[in-house]
Amino acid sequence: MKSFDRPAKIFENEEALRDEWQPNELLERENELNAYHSALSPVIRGAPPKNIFLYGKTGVGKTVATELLLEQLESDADRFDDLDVSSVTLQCNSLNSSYQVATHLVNELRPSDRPISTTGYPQQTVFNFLWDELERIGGIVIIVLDEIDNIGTDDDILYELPRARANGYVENVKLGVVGISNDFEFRDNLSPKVKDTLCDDEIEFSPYNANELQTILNQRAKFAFQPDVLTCDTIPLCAAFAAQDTGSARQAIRLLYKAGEVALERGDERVNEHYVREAEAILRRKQIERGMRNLTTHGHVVLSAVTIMEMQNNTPARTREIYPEYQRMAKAIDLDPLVERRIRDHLRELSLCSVLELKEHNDGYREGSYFEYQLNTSTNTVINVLMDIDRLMPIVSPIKSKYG
DNA sequence: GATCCACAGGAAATAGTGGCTT
DNA sequence: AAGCCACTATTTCCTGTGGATC
Repeated sequence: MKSFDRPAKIFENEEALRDEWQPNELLERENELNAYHSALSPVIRGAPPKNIFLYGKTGVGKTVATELLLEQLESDADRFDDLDVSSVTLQCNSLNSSYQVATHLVNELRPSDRPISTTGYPQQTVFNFLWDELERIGGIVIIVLDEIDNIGTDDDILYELPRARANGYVENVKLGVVGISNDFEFRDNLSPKVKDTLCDDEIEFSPYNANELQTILNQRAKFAFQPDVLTCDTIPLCAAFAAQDTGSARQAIRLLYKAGEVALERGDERVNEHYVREAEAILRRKQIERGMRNLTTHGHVVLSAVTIMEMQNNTPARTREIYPEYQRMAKAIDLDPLVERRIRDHLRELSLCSVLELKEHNDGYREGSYFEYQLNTSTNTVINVLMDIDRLMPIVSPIKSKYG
């Protein structure tokens, strides 16, 4: 067993690079913070809060801005006896209906020893639970729905919440909704009645550019690294990678963190640009591997089919070429093959999580546009991941022994 | 120029699962 | 246990597209 050594000192306080680290100020977002601040300010006067809609990609400061401002607001409100302000935040990450948002909100508000089940009740019952809980809290309650775009077009909850008081469902509580969305189009797809009520104030968070990312990274690096550990091109390169890809501060910070770890592993005392490039490749591969592991069985079989076609140099391949290969493999492991339409969806999902690379063609022979798929990583990486899945053994191990 | 082909993907229907109330 | 309720994954049916074909 390798011992836990303590070689070169690189990190001073690496916690500052973790996702859960909460900075006590938000850099490069003055305009957004000002707008947000004034949208919340009616609350301190005891007025019903406005409904606020934030949108922008992940990692551009929406959630941090909300945490900082609400913390400030609640502590400022404490100074006034006639003000009773509280807030609830719900991550709507994997909640794709109003019903689920409602049940999870109820559970967020209830004492944790008597949660309700997230299925089984009629929708109206769940809403009634929700009104009861909110009424119990009273005062002004700000409800933050993070990543609310996951609920798609089922937006009942966004209609009911802002109107609960007007409709007489609650009396003693004033509700404000803060909706946070990663998806710019989400707002357009809301039903008109929701758009009216929910979108009093809209604040857009744009992606960070490379300069802004550098400012942010510099500030984190001051806490995180020993002095003079970073070479002068390290932070600019991290910033450039992240700015090019998503403009996300989270991505930039993860990259910097990883680069530090790679340097540490090599026993180097400085973090230079080579480690950044290496870290970038590692993170990209990790993301793809994660995508591959989180598939359903059918997804795995589709991936296996593309893999074997790639090894036979038959890629890029289109759906109709992949489908027979998929059918053959599914039967080989005693799985009822799905219809072709469904395979289209699976292939689409695989390219969305960057496991497959997709090429669009508009120059088709006797047809309109169509797609071709191929692997986005080396066949070895894919096979290694697929080998870990027991069910796939009968189809993957022959591939491995034949070509590996 | 109308019609056809083969594809992508939307929409609605269906199957199967599991929790709820009565 | 019966009758609801909602969810996920899937199937079935259908529309739109853009070049090829007649």
